[in-house]
Amino acid sequence: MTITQLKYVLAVAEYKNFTKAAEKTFVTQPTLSMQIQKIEDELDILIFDRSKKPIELTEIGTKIVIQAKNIVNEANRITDIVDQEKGYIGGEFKLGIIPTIMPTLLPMFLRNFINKYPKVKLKIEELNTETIIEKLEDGHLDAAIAATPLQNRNIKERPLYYEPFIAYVTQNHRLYKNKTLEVSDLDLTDMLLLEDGHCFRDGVINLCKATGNQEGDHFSLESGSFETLVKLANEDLGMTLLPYLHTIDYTGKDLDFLKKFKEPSPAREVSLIYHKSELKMQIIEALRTTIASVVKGAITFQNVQIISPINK
Amino acid sequence: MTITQLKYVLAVAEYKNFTKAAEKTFVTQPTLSMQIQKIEDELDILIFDRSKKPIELTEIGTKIVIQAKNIVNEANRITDIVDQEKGYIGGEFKLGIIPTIMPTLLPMFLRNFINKYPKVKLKIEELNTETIIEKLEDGHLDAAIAATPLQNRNIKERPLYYEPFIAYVTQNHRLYKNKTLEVSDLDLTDMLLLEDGHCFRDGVINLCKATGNQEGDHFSLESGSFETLVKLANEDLGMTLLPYLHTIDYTGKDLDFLKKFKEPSPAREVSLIYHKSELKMQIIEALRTTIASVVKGAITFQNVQIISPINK
DNA sequence: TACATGTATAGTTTTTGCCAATAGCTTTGT
DNA sequence: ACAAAGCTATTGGCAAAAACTATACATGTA
Repeated sequence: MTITQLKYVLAVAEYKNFTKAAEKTFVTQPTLSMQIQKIEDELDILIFDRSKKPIELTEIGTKIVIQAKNIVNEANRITDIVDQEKGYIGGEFKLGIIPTIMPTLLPMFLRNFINKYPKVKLKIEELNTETIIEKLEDGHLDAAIAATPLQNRNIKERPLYYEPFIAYVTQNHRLYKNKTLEVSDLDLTDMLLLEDGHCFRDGVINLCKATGNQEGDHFSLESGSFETLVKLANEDLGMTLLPYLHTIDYTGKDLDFLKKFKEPSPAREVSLIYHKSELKMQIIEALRTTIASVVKGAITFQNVQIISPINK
Repeated sequence: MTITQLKYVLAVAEYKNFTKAAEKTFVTQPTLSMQIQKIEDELDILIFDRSKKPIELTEIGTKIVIQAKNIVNEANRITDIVDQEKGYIGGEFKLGIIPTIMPTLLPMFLRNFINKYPKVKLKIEELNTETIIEKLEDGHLDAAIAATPLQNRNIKERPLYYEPFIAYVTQNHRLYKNKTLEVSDLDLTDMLLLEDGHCFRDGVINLCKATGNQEGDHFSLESGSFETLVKLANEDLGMTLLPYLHTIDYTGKDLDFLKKFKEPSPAREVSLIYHKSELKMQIIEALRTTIASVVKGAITFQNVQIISPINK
């Protein structure tokens, strides 16, 4: 049994198709067929049920794939250890970021990071939390930035900062006169929300629910960007909540529409998350310190109340 | 990088000698030299410092060996998973047993076990706790039976039974008149002890110390077997404590010399212990159930107080 | 200096991993 | 129903790699 064979098994298990798996592993399909037959012979079992279309894992094959992932992960970590020892920070690194963090945080640290670690080939993808978790679990992402806590035992979290929720309330709204808001002022029925799939939406819903303001059949205009929500609010279609970093560029009269919450302000915890196997840990650590240093200047809130991003 | 290469690295790391490692891995020494050079080239580091005699691990080599052990262990577990799935219980299995448990427990379950699992080639070694821990950690033992808790985070424990301490007190001893004993009656100064290295000795010392009876410079006749201790006690050189199973064959007037403790009786916890990697778990489980079933008839004590076997 | 001990290198054989070509088996579409 | 398409298995050949034997080289020791 070789590590290569295990990688082939993982590829076939992933694509459920020898031909595609062969492409992805840069060998020909017969090679895969033979090598997988070989490991099946050696273990004297069938890993794949080839009678089904597409191919399925046998019962024992499922267990073997889980273990094979362990082995391949542990094996990959050898180069990791060597890199770390050599102080080498480089190679391809796939980072996922959720949409509500991407536009504000990425510009803050990206230039900084690529200057400091020019050998790291960063591949950044905008993905929602759900997809990020999947891709972290199957190794298609090395790390991600998302709202936490996620309570997923395969994923480790290193908090980067706590980002308060800021309300955007226009002149004609009942809350406009308030200097600061309390969570209990919120009402889900006049709250403009991001569309489904954004964890920030779930956070806002959790926040409102927590105060007992259950939604009625509130009108449901939902959008994919804060920009739209703000414009809708300007049309007096309701109020909305923004993450703090989305508000720091506001100037002039718009500033009057921004309302902070009384401390402890509701906030989302933004973390660097990664698989528990801790592969490429030295790059993850480099990312974390870079982000932490640029964020320290922008975010100084301490006394906050963390709102769960999970849609319960 | 292949699993085979990693195994070679582990062999050389263990024997600090290419020639011996080659024998143990059933290849020739040049094969080892070349394969190890190859993995060193691939990682672009030196794992071994060949200038030292005997060979030493480099700093990074040490880390690589640790990781290599992980990988090889995880890889070995593949066959384990397959065996378990097939319901196959067999192969070589190395079991360590401490001297004070060996003679009483082994006869109780051995015949039973080899009848039930004829395909398991049991290799049993009598070893003290310290050696057992070392050998479990480096994989030279698959499991062992010893007194617990050991508080070693690499080793898992499955308690088998709780074996009370029984006092052996002859006619002329101050405690002979007592029907049952209390721990506070004990005095380390007239206690006959096993020689150093036996954890039962440490257990007895812990027990006596717990009651505040500190030892003076008690006379130090120490032996390697309970048989000697009993004979010394018969010569009025002191009393001794025996594990319960060592007393069940006593008959006649000797029975008068055996004194139980008041409940909760001090006892040792006897466990099946194994490495946390849980290799060969199905055989370990087979052993555990076999032993548990034969022991249930002999040991029925519930209300006991567990004495630590660790020499603090 | 000669010998013992241990690792590296050279040259050769054997094994194995891979590819191209193609056979064989289902599924799909007309 | 039959051809085409989509997949996997098999075959035969080649090149790389891993093993072996023999021997060179390095280092410490009598």
